[in-house]
Amino acid sequence: MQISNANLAYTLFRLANLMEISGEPGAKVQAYRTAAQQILEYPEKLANLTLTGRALTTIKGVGESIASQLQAMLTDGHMPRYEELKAEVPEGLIELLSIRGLGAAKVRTLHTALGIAGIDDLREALEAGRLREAKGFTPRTEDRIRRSLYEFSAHRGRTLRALVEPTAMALVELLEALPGVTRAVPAGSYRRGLETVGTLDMVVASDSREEVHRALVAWDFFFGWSDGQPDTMAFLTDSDLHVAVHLVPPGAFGTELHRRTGSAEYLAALTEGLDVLEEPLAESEEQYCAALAIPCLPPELRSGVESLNEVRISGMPELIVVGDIRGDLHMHTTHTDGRNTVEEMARFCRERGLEYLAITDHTRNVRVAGGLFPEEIPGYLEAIELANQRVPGITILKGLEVDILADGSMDMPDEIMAQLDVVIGAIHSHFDQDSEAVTRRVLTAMEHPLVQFIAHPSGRLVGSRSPLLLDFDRLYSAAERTGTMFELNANPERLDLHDQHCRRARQLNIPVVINTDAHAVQQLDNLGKGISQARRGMLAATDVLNTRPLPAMLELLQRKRNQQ
DNA sequence: AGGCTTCTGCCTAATAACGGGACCGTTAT
Repeated sequence: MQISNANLAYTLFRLANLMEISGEPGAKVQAYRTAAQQILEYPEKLANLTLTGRALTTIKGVGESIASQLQAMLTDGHMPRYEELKAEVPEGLIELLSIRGLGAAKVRTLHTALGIAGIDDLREALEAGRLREAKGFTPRTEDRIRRSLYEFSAHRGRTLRALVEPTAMALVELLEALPGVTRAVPAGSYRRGLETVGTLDMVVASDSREEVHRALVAWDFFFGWSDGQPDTMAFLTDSDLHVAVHLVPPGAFGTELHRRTGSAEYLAALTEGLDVLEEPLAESEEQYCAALAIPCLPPELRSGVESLNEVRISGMPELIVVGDIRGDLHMHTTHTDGRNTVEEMARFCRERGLEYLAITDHTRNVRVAGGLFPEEIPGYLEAIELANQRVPGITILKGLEVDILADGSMDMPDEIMAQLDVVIGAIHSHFDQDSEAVTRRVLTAMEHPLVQFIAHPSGRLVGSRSPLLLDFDRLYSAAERTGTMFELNANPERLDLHDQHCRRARQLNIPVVINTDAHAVQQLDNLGKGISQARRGMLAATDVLNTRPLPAMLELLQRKRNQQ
């Protein structure tokens, strides 16, 4: 079996974490992360590279030292430096790095001063109020950590759904290619489109257990059976993902798929009061639901009971699909922290069949991103104009993602914002404001006549950064009054608006804008992730701004300005 | 540690907020 690039890359990422904790210089750690990222994106298998006699150092970011670690792993499956440090560094310390407010230095302090060696220790110390005993930790630091810990715990041990997707697709392909397999479909929280997945459940229709078993063991990404119980067909992939394959005879596929899609809470509510002593065996979900005379909701609506009640009252919704989107109104280019030019972004969008896109680079407040200063805007707009002429067949709109500063003012003069087609307001700093301050901050931006929608409104990052303490009821009122809209950001780490806020927006008739926030052409394909989230939020195509043709979309976008 | 050039030595995403001790390290965006 050949080691995959992903496996090599993730080992380097893990090694970088270990090095950081053990106090290696930041630049060195960074070098390992850069190399890992390059390998992740490398078009060819590294294993092939060495087989054909080419040096690993031809990869950007890989020098002698990292190449020798990689070579060792390719040869005998182990990376010496990694194994070494892994034995030295307490395992739990790595997990602590993903808590916001804790870097390597602070983690070391916690370990030496308070004996904290993992998340559970951290939680205990926090609850006992002991954290402030360590140097560099104040009640304020505690607050920060407490909030981050809360978000972390909600997704602990789970993987971003977007990272599971390639594995899920590959498994479907692998299994459906087997002569004895008629269907292979991912179920569970993956199918329900949740932000993160714990175990990837696969429902497979086949009478040949032996065949499936053999195929899994021979699979490139197979690492080993979990729990030493091959009968459950539960295994680990080489990137540490838990997979459970549920094998059923084709005649019971629908029944099993429905059951394994869940959620438990949904299934309980669905069959409540029903006499289901014996489950009907059905080939498809539709047949299964029909046999029991129960509604067959789209999987994205099966995570709770809320949608079930709504569907029972107002009927089955027609949820949005990817093909409904006609334009992407939030993306970055080489003018700030994007990796591709305006023209490249536009060509890619055109290939994907979009009718329009907006280039919306950062403003100066976002320093790391090289945010634009007002005096740079004329050149920026010219570049967009030029690209617009050079890429026929799609319309490129001029926009900016303007920072909402701490006091609610916008990070760009009105005269400049007035020249744009798309003005997005977004928060990238001062995430720790109290509820009143941050709510008023966003309200102020929404009241601004030139701000058309708010990007990633809650500011949460899945599993690491808690949402801003926003009072959404007040934001909805402002949206209704001013015509300001909310974005559903399709970046897999954001997925923000959250589902419950999508529902509310829909009820109040506030259009949602679904955008990728792409920083590279490949990320333009993230639209689907946003759509999954929108479907969980029960949005139909008509609830979304950018499903409209350009003129209708622009009209809604301009509504605020015309009101002035 | 790697990349680039100066082929030995310098820079690595720029800057603000915070906390401890009055300038500097840590962390985040």
